[in-house]
Amino acid sequence: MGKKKAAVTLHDVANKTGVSVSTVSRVLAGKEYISPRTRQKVMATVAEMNYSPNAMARGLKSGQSNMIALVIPSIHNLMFPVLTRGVEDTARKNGYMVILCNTDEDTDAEKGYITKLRNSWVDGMIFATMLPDSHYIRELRQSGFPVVLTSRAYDKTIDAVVIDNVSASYDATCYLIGKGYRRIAFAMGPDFQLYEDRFQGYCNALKENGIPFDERLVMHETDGVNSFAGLIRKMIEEQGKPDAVFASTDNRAIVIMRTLYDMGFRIPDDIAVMGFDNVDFSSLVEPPLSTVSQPLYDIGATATRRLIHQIRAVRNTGVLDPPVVEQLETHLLIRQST
Amino acid sequence: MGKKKAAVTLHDVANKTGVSVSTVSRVLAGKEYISPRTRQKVMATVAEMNYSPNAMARGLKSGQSNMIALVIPSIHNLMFPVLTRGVEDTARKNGYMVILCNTDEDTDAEKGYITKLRNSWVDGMIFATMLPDSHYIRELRQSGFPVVLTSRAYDKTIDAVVIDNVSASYDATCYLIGKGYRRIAFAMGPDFQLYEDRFQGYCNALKENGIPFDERLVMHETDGVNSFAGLIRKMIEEQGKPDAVFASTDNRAIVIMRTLYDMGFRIPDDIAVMGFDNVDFSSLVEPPLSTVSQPLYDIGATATRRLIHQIRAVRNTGVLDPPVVEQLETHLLIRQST
DNA sequence: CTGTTAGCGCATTCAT
DNA sequence: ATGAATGCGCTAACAG
Repeated sequence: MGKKKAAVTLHDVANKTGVSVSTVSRVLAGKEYISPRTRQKVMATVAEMNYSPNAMARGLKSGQSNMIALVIPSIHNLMFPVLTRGVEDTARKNGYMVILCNTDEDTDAEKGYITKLRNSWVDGMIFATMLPDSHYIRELRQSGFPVVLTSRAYDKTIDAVVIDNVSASYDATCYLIGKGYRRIAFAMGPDFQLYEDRFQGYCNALKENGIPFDERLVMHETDGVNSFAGLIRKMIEEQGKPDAVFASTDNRAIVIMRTLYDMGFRIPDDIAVMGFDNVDFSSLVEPPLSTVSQPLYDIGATATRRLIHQIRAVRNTGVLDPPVVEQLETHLLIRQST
Repeated sequence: MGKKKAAVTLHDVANKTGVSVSTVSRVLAGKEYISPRTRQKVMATVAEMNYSPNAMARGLKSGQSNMIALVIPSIHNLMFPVLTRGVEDTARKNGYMVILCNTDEDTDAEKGYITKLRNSWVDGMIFATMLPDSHYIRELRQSGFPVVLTSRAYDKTIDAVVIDNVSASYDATCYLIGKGYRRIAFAMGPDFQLYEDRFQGYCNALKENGIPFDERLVMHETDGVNSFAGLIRKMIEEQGKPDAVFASTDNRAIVIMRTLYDMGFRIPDDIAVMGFDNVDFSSLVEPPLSTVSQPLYDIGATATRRLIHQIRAVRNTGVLDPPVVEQLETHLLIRQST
């Protein structure tokens, strides 16, 4: 069989310069106690031979890869491109690269990534998935591996960056009620804590304002976001039109808006619509969507900073710092759909 | 200083089982000539100790990392989440992981990734950026490193997966003309070949249909997508309204649609709008956007397959296969904005 | 200031 | 069928 063209190594550079490998290594590491002349000569050959260090050898030696993994449901979901930029920008600024892992919210896929990556491809992992409690993630953390969660906080035993879904959702619902809407439908997501919380906030607001909760006004996603096209249609046919719809994500809100539009309703005149997330596109739809703005980029950036902090803690002290759950602020963004 | 908790190594497993490291290595590699009993014992300790191989040691030894890099302008641009899934799914199916690199179309950033990654973090790279000819990428390829381009083909000396922008754009413009639109504005992008091609197709269609080209009907992006809000406004104030607008990307089309809407125009009754790309959201805006559909997922998947093919070629024969430029089909997707 | 050496964890060749 | 020994490319400890 053939073999790959051998890359130039430290050894080659040393030979050519007429010094030892360790000298070259020192020069490259910017160590002191190197004579200017030697340094200069080495730098010259390095440039001449176009040498660049073998990262895997370096990693094997140092036990660090300077890579982190970002585990998300799917980059296809509009929440994540923004969060991902927050992660990547922060990582790069600190000398880390990021490996992207799409799980489609599949527990086995998540587990697969963990077992594959923990053993030294990556120095730490960020989980932005919404899966319920995962044994593997706890175990990772317990074994001293840096892990940061977003979108879920477990029980504060793991570092996390979150928002207060219950109160954000409560505020949004109160706003709708304040505008005079009474029959407020809710578009529920799959069975994740995240959506339970948003639903809870909605219920709390209803109760505090003396509005009876009506189970028939909550739509449960059956088969992906698009199922809401059918759900809202069915609800209106059976229950009559609601005054407003509060969707647990912008994606759901937008699908609902389109359907409402197709059915001939005007927004917000006939029915108001409120979203959650403030995904990029929410300002571009017609009418621009009122929503709960979540600092997606910042969540990514904060999670990454925390992760890198923990990576350094492990390197320096041998153990992880105690976990911290950081809560970031959301705010109600009123545009024209309410 | 402290030290990281040592991971369990082949050595540990060997010791505990009472065999040599090479035996353990063989068992794990599924080699033959191992007594069933030994195999069994080894497997037991592996499971018991929760051993997993150190990827960097393995990589150092084998010269392969089983990672590839995907270089894109920004995951934030709606073209790329879909393309990225195509890449990631295909990569994973073949045992590769992907490192995501956002360059914001900055040549230095691109160069930085190249120098950092080529030396053995990744086995190959996909460039989905639109930057003009890059010396570094050619050099990569020439040095025998697997590279695949999308969105640009250079001169067929590098593997690429592309679409025919000129003719796709030509077809779209002809469609508009066929519908009776005469004053067709064009929303031009930055100075990349890609947009030149789309512009060329637009010009060709005009000429073939005997419609004089009017420079004042082409808008040039000044400062990001949002600049088209001002540009379309200004154009209409100065030149009167066009019959239709053909935007070089969906993003631009959508910003323009919003502005038109705000100005009180109805789409497509007053002004038709045509996009390019068929980004996810184009079906969700109001009215759903007519556009040139580009097989984004497939572009990513095809590029990845080709890249992996080349990686294997290098491993087996020592050299890259001759470059292939694959052209994928686009089609006109007529929705309600025209 | 610089060279020699050992060893990171693994796969593999050579013995046995 | 299995063990011992070597080396992938690099860094760091130890000698000068």
